[in-house]
Amino acid sequence: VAIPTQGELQELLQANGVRPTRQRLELIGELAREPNDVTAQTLWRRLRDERESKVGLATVYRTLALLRDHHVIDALNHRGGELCYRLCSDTHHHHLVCRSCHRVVEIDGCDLGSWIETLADAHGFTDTDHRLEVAGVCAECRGDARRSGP
Amino acid sequence: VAIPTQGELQELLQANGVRPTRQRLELIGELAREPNDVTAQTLWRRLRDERESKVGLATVYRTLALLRDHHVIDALNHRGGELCYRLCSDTHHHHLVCRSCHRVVEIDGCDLGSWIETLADAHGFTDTDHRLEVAGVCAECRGDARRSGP
DNA sequence: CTTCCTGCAAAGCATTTGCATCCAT
DNA sequence: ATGGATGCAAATGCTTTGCAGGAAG
Repeated sequence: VAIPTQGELQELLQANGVRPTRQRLELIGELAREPNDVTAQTLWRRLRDERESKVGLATVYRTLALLRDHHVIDALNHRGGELCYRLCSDTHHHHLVCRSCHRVVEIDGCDLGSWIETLADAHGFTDTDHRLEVAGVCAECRGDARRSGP
Repeated sequence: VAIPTQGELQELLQANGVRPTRQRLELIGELAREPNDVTAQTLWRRLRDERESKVGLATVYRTLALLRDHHVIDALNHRGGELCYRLCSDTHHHHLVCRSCHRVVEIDGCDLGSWIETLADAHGFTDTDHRLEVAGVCAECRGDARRSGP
């Protein structure tokens, strides 16, 4: 849960061939501060309201798309019609998302590869790629009534 | 791959407490004719252009949402920002989708339940629900060059 | 310098909604 | 008859784009 320093973020961008501008650093810095996933709109509002950043909404969209293409961030699709973004570890993994507060837990150690490969093969599919999304309600959102009550 | 008769479709709607209007029957009939998944827009265009139906676009959206809520059809999310709909079997299953032509193969026999349950439990999540989407390229879209050449 | 980036406002798209009218029961 | 369904058009909300000015290498 270590939040990267400004310098580390700058290196991250440069390592991926992305020019480290002021706006991009602000944006990825805000993403790094968020353990869960955020929409472009929310991120923009946060930058303006909480960080006094003057970044434009269009830039937020452009930057998120750019970082996604460079595999620096992940785009999740668990809301309909609104993408969520998240700074992710670079190994293959899935997500456990709370339906209520959108808290995200990373699920590592995915075993599906070989099963899917076999399956795809049986139907003539190649170049497969899979995505598992698990939704649920986290303890906090459930109110945890069975332990402490409201 | 048996296409249901008009009568069967009508029963399907009534069995789910959905009033069988002309528009709804036309719509679900068109869905039944499509082995893969379709967007609301495509479905509407098809109804107008190929079936000379006078159904309104809003009605298509309203009907698809209604049928989805009644679990008569499934909504897939594999494009970003545009939902795809499909008449589905009523047991739990997943989909193998071709990235190029959107052909869909149903994957039955999902074993993930217990693994996910354990995992969710470990993180305090309940009421879980999961969705696996496998994307790939089908034999036909690959051109099948290694067998018959173009 | 030259190329790429940003801001703003306008445009684009899929989807939803308000409301008068129409149809199934 | 009567409540739900439909059609049309206007409204929403997220995302993209055009273009003139600005910053990075």
